[in-house]
Formats: sequence, C-alpha cells, structure tokens
Amino acid sequence: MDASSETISARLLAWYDAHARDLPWRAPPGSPPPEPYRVWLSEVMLQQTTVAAVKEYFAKFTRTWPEVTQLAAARDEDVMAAWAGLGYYARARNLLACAREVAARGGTFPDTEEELRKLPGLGAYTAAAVAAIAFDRRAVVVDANVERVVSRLFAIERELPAARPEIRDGAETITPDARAGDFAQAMMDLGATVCTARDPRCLLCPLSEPCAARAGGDPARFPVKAPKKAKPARKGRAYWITRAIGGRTHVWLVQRPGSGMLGGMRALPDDGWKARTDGHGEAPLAGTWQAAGRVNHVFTHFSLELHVEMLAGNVAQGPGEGEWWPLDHLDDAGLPTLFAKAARLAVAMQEDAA
DNA sequence: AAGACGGGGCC
DNA sequence: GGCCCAGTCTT
Repeated sequence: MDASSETISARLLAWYDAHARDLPWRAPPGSPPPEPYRVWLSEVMLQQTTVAAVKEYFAKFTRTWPEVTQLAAARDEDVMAAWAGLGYYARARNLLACAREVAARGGTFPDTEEELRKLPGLGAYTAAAVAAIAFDRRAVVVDANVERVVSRLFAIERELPAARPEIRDGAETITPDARAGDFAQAMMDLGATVCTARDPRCLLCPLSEPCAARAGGDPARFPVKAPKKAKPARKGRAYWITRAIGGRTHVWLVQRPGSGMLGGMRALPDDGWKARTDGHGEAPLAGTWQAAGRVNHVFTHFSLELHVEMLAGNVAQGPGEGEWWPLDHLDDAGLPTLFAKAARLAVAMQEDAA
C-alpha cells in the first residue's frame, strides 16, 4: 500500500468513525467484533439483497436459534419456512448445511478466509467479509458497493462483469492491514449512503479529492455495465384445493423439489410453469374449477403470469404427495412470495363467496 | 464464461 | 417498465 492508498483508507476510516450505520449484526467502529455466528448469518442473508429486507429475518433467526449449534439442530422445514420471502432459497439450504458443518467442528467457525471459503454458501465475498469483520483478518472484500466505489475512485472504463479483476486489484491496493473489518464495512456504508448508484453525494464524500470519476465530472457513469438480456414471459397455473377437517378449512400444499426454482419450499400445486409458455396445464383433480385471479411476479431471469384456479366443493383426498394445511395458520407454512400472493387471492375469493 | 436463482424498493 | 441490491453454484 503506497502513501496515497494510506490516505484513502485513513480518510475512509475517519469518516466511518463518525458516520457508521447502526445495524443489529454490527459492532460500533473500533470495538471488538460481534460473534462469528451473527456476522456469518447476516452476510449470508445480505447476499443480493438489502439491509432493510434483512433486519426482520435476522431478528427472527437469532431469536429462534441464538447459537449456531441450535440452528444446526433445527428441522430443515422450519428453517426454510423462516427464510420464506427472503428469496434465493439455495442460500437457506446452504446456511443449514454450513451450520451443521460448523456444529460438527464443535460449534466454532474457522478463522481464516481460506478455510471459511470451503464452507457451503461462502463464496469469495462472504469468506472475505467474515474473515475481516469477525476475525479482523486483512481480506479484500468486494461486494456491489465496493465495486461501485472502486470503479469510481479509479474511473474504470472496462464494463462489468469483465472489470471484476481490475476492480479487485484496485480494492486490494487500498485495503489496510489494520481495522480490516471496519474498512470493509466503511466501504459498504459509503456505497450505501454516499457513493450511491444514482445521484452520488460527492460533497459529503471523504474520498472525493482522490476520486477520478469525480474529477471527470460524471461519477454516476461508473461502474460501466454490460447491457442486460431481455426477460422472457411465462404463464402458468396454481391450484387451490380445500377440505374441511374437524370443522376447519385446510388447503393442500406440496413441497417443491430440493433444487431449482423455489427449491425445497412449501407451495401450492401448479402446472409446471417453469417449463411452459402457453399457460395450459392439466388440473390435478377432476371437478369444477373456478378462476380466482392472476398473480404477476418477476423473477431474476423471467416474468410469470400465474393464474390461480379454485376447486369447488370439499375434496376427499389431495392429489399425489402433499399435506392438508389449516387455513387459519397459513402464515406459518412459509410459502414463498409467489404462492403467498396466490393464496391471498384465493382466500379473498372464498370470503367473497361466503 | 454464462446461466440459474427472489424479492422489494426506487424512479 | 427498468435498475438496483453485503453473491453463490452449476454447467
């Protein structure tokens, strides 16, 4: 690290001392790190999502499973249900697999980036972040915030994702040996509150003086990104099947396969919309079906128009594998948002009919 | 190297 | 409607 890089990290850390965000999984600047379990849990939850979305889930998980060994001992379906709505459900499957590996090691997380990287669900970013934040190891932590800050600081013209190695090199040159965790979190806070994607607030930025993009006059131009591919549109159907058991209405839920879209999650039966574009599926039971409405939902690589169909009457037996779930406890089923939306439609339709 | 993989908030 | 976000895994 040369003199100007020292200036950059020193300026950033001084700014962080005064402006760090107060977050549930975080220790204040300059203080001992939080428990590795909490750092790891928050970092996995934060992958590809936002602080606001994670807070409630972090509170629920740490309340339900205060230690990694308790999470390791939890039932898969309880963890998946607790994760429902947060998305990218492979993260929850890897979270549980990782907790169980750590529990098998005696409940202690490895304390080096290299060893952390071998755990399920810990890629380059998360291994570096946990090493830095939980264990104060020097590690080059590069997330979307850091990509934005570094690409502006050095005015990197190469477009993402091809610019990743160049950005990583830039991050490496400014990462200090001391206060690695604070530095990593400072970069993220700067990206989240000052060096924002739209309308960066350069007047408040501790790095505005050395920033090449700022000098160039149009910092928001960075990072340069490759054009996105168009999202295909799909159509499909979901089925709402009910039965009264002991005077309580139950709805038929299935469990989705362990891999693929919404993998391992409880769901309404559907027609396999994943593979369809025409929206013409076979109903799982014979009978009189009634349209309950339509859900529009956008996934990462396609959008879906899901038509919800209700079966009139009281079914004696559900189709295939599944379970009758009491309607008054449907919130506990842990339906992913797509099916939670579909269920809301069906419930509203049933209440109208009643 | 490219694609699969959620969801919500903002403009 | 498009863009963005504390990325990882598979092929």
